[in-house]
Amino acid sequence: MSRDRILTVAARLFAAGGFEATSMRDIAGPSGLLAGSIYHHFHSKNDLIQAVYRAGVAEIADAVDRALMNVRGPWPRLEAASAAHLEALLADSAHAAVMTADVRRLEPRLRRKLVALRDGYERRFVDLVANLPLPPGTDRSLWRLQLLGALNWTPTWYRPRGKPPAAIARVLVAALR
Amino acid sequence: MSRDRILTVAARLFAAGGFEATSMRDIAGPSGLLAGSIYHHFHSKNDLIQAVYRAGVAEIADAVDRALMNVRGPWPRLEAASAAHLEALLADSAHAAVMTADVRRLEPRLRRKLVALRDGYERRFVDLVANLPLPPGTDRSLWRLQLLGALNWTPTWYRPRGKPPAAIARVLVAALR
DNA sequence: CCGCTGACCAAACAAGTGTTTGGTGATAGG
DNA sequence: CCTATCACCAAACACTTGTTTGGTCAGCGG
Repeated sequence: MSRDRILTVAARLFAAGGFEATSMRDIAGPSGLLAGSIYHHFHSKNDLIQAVYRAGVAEIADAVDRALMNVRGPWPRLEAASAAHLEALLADSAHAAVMTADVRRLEPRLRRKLVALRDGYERRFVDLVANLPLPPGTDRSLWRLQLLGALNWTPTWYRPRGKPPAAIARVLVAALR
Repeated sequence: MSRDRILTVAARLFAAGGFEATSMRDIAGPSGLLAGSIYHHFHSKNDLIQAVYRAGVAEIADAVDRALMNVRGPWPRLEAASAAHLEALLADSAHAAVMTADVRRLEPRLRRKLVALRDGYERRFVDLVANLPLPPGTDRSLWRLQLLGALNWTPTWYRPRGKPPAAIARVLVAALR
């Protein structure tokens, strides 16, 4: 289905260039369509953005949930989740990469929906961090933001030549241990 | 001088919305000008982007260098540099915030210049991390990317209500120690 | 074979983009 | 006072933006 192609192409372009900088024609070309034809599948650009973001969150959430099955112990669980998170983010034709796009300039209604989606996903990490045996007095919220920040910043510098994503994730978690 | 106003306004808008999503008219309005008048001070939008970025790098580099004067010991020095880095990034009307804007969609010639500017600045952190007594076998490059990633991601979630930037930076460094 | 539906194209819309052009008024030097 | 320079405006330039409209064409149920 070409609806899926639109979603995939849009995810990659949104992640690479941001929402506003990516035009409907930019998306239509590699999808094998003209710009107007996208409106057969989505009401508007905002609607497309929301669909892409929803697909991205679903994809990364599924990956993390699958990775967590049958893993016991707070630290191994956080490691597994981080590895899955990073693999989903850095995979080439993934929808999940859209989650690193900047959301601040979007219309408030849309932005709130996307933030809610992302927060729903990140609640997994809230729970994982809550179960960690950290020194008393640790600001667990800041601790989680630190980990997710380091993970989400990787697309800026990651090159497929180096360490594989899962290994990177494991090092990042280990450094905080 | 209104050239400075343009630089400051552009820095804030570029940081908040990215380069392509910010129009010359967006910048001109709050600067008290019309769009065409910007061209009395800068040849082109790309020229303006470069000037803003250069000012941002200079500002944050100065802040870090000042913070490092008279601080001894590898860990205190890294803490001082990180605190200065984060304060410069999160200060409201700062040029430095532009460094968190995405650079990937810009014309290659311009992008290379900006990346070179940023790399020149970040060499400070390469040196600071090189002097750290870390466990043998530590990937210091990845270690630095982890710290800078966590720091540079803060604009996504920072709200002026909470911990002050310097305190945040200190916690982030301490967690990696 | 008819008619219908879904998927798509071609072309246009108003609005917004970066940039250029020519002109205006204030200010300062000779 | 004249002239030059600076900083800027007003309007237009060609082009791109998201979106709409009307039509075309393949495939398919009856």
